[in-house]
Amino acid sequence: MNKENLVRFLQNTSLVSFHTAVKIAGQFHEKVIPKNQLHLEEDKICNEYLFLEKGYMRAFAHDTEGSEVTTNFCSQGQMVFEVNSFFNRTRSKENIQALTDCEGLYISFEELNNLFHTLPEFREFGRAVLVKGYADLKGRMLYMITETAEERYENLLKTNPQIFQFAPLKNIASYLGITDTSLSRIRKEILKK
Amino acid sequence: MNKENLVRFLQNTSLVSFHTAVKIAGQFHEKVIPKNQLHLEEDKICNEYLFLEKGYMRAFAHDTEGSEVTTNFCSQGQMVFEVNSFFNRTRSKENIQALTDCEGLYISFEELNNLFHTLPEFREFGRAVLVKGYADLKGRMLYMITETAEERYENLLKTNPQIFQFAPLKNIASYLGITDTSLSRIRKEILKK
DNA sequence: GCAGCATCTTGCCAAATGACAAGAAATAAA
DNA sequence: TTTATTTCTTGTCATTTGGCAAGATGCTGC
Repeated sequence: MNKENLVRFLQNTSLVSFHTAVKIAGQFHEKVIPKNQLHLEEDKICNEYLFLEKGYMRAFAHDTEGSEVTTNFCSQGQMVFEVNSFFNRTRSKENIQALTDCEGLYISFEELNNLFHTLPEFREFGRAVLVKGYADLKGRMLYMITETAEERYENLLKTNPQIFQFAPLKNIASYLGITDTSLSRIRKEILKK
Repeated sequence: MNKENLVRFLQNTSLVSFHTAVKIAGQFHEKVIPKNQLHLEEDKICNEYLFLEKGYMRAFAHDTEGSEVTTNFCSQGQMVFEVNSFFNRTRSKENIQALTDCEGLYISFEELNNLFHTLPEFREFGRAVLVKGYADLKGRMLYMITETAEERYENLLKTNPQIFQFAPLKNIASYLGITDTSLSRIRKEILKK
């Protein structure tokens, strides 16, 4: 594995020049995460700003009764980290788990700050990552409020079909805010059409 | 109106020294927003990074059928702006409206970037604002998925009681992801206890 | 292969919520 | 004040969703 994909990803934001992208990528370390392994464990401080090069992951938290709720799915070509824990150095309330064998490139909080300090272009990139994460979440929130479970399901199927190959339906159900039973019924209804 | 509150707010983050806080606040412009007026209008580019000094506001979007959905309530002492529109210079999908007569202090995107460029402490502050916004939204999303409408209502009542003085119940209902009819019934149920 | 476990579906019933419409109450406007 | 408008509540009924339990299917490890 080399760092071409990360360089390309940095460049594609139009915020980082090729030269700088190479310099940034040079600071990242390789990491392999086998299927089912936790990349980030609840109650620990997230210290890896990870570019997911290959594979799929999910983030999940526990609700007040202790059951798992999948809060996010991560696909290859995305930055994967727990924003709050990473930047505020607080214990994560979430776990991040590999749904498939994964490969990625990461830097620590300290390394990221050094890069932020010396490379304004990387700062811009970092901001863009945060803003995109925020915008995605906001879009999902609006969707959650205004659309039915069936519409949310069909939308996910359309926008993120790969996930259905790798994540069990109960993960997808909790991500959509319903039980696996309801999801099963919704799938049945859709088949009828 | 002077800028004491903003200086205090900047300092309270523990990211900005008093001296720098004064320097930063000096760049902000005063703004008054009468009750019901839009501070940000849909389809325009948000260009005001606003510290809300007095009053209460709400953000709202339109769903696919065109009905209003309240996406956020803003209280005095918070930064108020539409993250995606402001940082990406894109048309806002949201409106921000004064629920009461409001007073605030703002800078433009260009002014903010100049400050970011010259004052690392303000960059840290800016990052913290983004991270907090993200964390809040994530908490609400989890709450939305795992708690019942009644629990969400009672939680809002506990954590943000002032809003009930200023926002009509239909705004609160859509914020909670239910209809005003359902909210009315939930309130009735709670009275019985 | 076989046992054991997780996943997915289905049936039954209760509870929560929505859609629609009408009426009461509060607020704003004339 | 009177009128008009918005807000809030209530009633009726249909739909969605959940809780629970049982069965079917599929995967994993021995």
